[in-house]
Amino acid sequence: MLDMPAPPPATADYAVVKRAIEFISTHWRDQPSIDEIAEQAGLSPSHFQHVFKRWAGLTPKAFLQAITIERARELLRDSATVLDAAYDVGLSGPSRLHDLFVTHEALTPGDYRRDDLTLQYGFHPSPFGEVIIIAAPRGMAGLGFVDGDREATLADMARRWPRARFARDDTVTAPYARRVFDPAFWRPDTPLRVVMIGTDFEVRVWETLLTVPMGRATTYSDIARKIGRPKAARAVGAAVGRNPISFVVPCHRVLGRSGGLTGYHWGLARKQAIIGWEAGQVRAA
DNA sequence: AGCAACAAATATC
DNA sequence: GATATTTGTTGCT
Repeated sequence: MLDMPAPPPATADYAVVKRAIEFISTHWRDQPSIDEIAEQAGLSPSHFQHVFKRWAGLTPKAFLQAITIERARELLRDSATVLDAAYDVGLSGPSRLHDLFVTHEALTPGDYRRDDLTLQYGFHPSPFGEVIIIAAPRGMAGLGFVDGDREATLADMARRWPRARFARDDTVTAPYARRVFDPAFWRPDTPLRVVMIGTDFEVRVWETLLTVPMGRATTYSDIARKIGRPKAARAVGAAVGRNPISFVVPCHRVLGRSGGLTGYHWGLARKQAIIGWEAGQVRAA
């Protein structure tokens, strides 16, 4: 896959962007200028602008705009109706917002325990740093971000399927990596197959997440209401956090009721990065 | 027991 | 008054 004419992975750009976002999220109070941010990221202002724009599809200023609390509140304003509308539209007909189309099947822990399941995994570049992808026989089962150590990341993922056997094979997972992170592959006629392994409650939460369009957001309590457990917001939070197929199942589009980012298993900076990147993709579409 | 929550109550400026 | 901080409740693993 190294000789494949794929679009530039932008992984190197992400390192710069990540540093910038971390700086911004700790210094937003003193309204840092682009020059200051560029300096923190270790690049000249003009080079920084260029790298950033290439990665995000947005200028740093527009990106900042896209990840403020105010903007988050805007996204949330009619998040409840977003969930309702998504079910009505379904996968038929062109939706206004392009997104990754997905078909899924659910498996309870008991189901997959029956067969001696072997999961294949591989490591690939992405716009948000290196990812690990887990493939089950019937579709994609997991996606996680590598922060530093591949071993630790694999262990983190493997913990979710304690009975499964793991075998590395990057050639199996490479096609998933390509189509997940390249919007050109996001077409309803070639949906991505995913396998969700979890309890009934978890799977219902993850299914609901799949109906939140790119560039939009929802809240833990809205999801709770949507699945008919209006008081289970906290349990929803736990289930969202246990989502094994991050990015594909958009757990990064779940915010606190007041627009706060709350948590992200793979780091809040990365959550912000994905939200901002998606804002850029939506604008491009 | 432990959570990636939330709303209402209370304290603080 | 507007905003922090605390407290009680909540459902699922």
